[in-house]
Amino acid sequence: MPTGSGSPTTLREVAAHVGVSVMTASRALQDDPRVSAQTRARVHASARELGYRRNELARSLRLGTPTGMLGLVVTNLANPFYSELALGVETVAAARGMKVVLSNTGDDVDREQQIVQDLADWRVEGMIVVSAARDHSHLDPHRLNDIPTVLAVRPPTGIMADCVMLDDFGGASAATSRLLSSGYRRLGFLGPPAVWTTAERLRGFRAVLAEADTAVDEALVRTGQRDVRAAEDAAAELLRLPDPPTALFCANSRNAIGAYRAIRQMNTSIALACFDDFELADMLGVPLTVVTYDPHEIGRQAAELLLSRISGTTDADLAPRRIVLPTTLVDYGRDLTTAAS
Amino acid sequence: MPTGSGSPTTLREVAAHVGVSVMTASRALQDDPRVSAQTRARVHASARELGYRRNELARSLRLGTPTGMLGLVVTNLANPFYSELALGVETVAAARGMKVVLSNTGDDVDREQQIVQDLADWRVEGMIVVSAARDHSHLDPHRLNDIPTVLAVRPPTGIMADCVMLDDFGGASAATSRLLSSGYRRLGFLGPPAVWTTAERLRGFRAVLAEADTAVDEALVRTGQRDVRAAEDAAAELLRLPDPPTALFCANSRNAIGAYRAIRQMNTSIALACFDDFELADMLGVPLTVVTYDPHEIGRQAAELLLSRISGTTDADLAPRRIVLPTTLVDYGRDLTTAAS
DNA sequence: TTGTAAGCGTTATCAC
DNA sequence: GTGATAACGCTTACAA
Repeated sequence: MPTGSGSPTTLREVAAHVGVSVMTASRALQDDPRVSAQTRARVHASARELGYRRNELARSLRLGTPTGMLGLVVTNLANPFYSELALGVETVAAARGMKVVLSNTGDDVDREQQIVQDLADWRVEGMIVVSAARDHSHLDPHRLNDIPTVLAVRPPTGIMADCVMLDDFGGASAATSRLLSSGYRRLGFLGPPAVWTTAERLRGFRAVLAEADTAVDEALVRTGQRDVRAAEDAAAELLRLPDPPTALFCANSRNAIGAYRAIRQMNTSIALACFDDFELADMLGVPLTVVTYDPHEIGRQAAELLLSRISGTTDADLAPRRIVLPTTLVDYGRDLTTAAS
Repeated sequence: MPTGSGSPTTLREVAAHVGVSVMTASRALQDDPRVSAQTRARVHASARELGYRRNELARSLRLGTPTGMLGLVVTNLANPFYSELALGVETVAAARGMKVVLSNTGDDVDREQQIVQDLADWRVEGMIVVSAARDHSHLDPHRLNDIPTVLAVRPPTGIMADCVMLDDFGGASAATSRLLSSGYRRLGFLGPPAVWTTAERLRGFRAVLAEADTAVDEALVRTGQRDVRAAEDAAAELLRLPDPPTALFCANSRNAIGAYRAIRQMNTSIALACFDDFELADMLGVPLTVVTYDPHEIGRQAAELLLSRISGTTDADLAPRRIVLPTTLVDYGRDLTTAAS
């Protein structure tokens, strides 16, 4: 019987229980052919009886084998984007028999720094990080006992590291172009705080307008909305302007949903384009163009890059690789069964 | 300088570099007052220079201290319900300086069994499991070197264990009652495969109808729809019946969204009630009653239960605790700006 | 076929 | 103040 609440059974205890040396017990449990079928059976029996489970930590220490753990650090797991990314990582890891240690930073840079050090100290084999920091030198393997890191979503600054990101600029450009080609000229922009991702999407927005010789009215550019509520308020403000926008580009789904709510609330109708697909986007009853992509794939690719560094398939000095995943433009157009206003 | 790609720097190397014994180096890095300020400084300097990071695995082995890791096993992280639950767990764990090892089973019982054993072998201190299995004896601490487990969402069978769940029966009952009191009599039921959660919700549905002497037409009960697409198809079938339902109770949000799509697609209008709140639920333009709750809280409470078992605050023999979290009924009613059909 | 010694990286203990 | 020794739980190498 297991102790019931004491410390886990050790190999020594199993050996003692059978009346055999620790080494024999060890060999028996590995089904080493050198130990007699008899003792092997008896050891196995005792192990089961005592509820023995080999301590993989001790084993890996002795063998010098790695822990089989990958660190995954994201900013906000409640965001489906990151949970899908996490699932992508977990899927690849599990397929190789590896485990994922998950941490959420809440965009807190200090927490991020502490987390990655902690992960390194516990000897994860590598890390995938969606960093909240502007500078990434704290992720330098040289400071983290040579543990490789892959950055996801936002590219590395101040270090050389592999990364997987989206074509933020291209996606935003395409969506903005679509608005222009649909005849809209007075365009607004809504987005979360302008860290990398939003900054790139805004850059794409501006670039297209600049090329079309269409002025960007800075009064119609609002960033900083982290949730639907804030986005709704910001959108409502824009719509109440004397000269309101005729279309809005929203840098993520929360801002798009907020904008939609404002539109419906004010019983008006303008066109929307946004990054991120979302549930029911095709049934909103307003013209909507969406930039879609596969968040799962970001996680998968990041995990693959990381594993190739870890397993030594990839030369450690190989130049950093950067994977930019494509986006797709989808027009949901105007839903037929609903006619707003 | 760190090796660059070799094995991590060890304490022995730091000691050698300073020309001091390993023990002194160890003490210096712990800021043990017994070592002279001089050597302490030199050790710290060398450690930094060599990129040394203490191996917490080895340390915990020597000290007999636990790993500070919690296992979290869910069925499908892509479901926002589980990712919020995961965030709740992570939040509580992080507050205590603990890490979370995350695994996804995809509802595969064999995988689940393998995962929990693996976690136990790597000495997580405890586990929170959303089990896909009907019997949970593989989660018995006696078989997992005394590692405590808390079940989430679905209650334990075949073992004694703490658990945190939703009031599935109560929530479903309340929603069904609301449909009845709104005058609907011919009610249909849509849901995912009838494992515990759906089974309870269906039970609540039936119970209310039985009490109201309203017959359940079994032809209007469809379970097994895992995604929106399947739900939409099932709903469409019901709506095409000669005597279609006048209202539907959907056991989760995916089935509700599918039902909504079918309704819109067929340009009809019936009432909906469902478990799970979801984005834009208040703007659908059909009468909708929703059973809401806080998935984050499930994770938090489960983590708290687990930690109380781990830290020994709780007697190991204490009877299993069962926390049932309440649900709330929300009426989104009929949206004003849209008039379907 | 089985046992003994040594060591993975770290630290408590006792000696110097 | 500092260092040798042993030990955490396990396994490789060598001896019996």
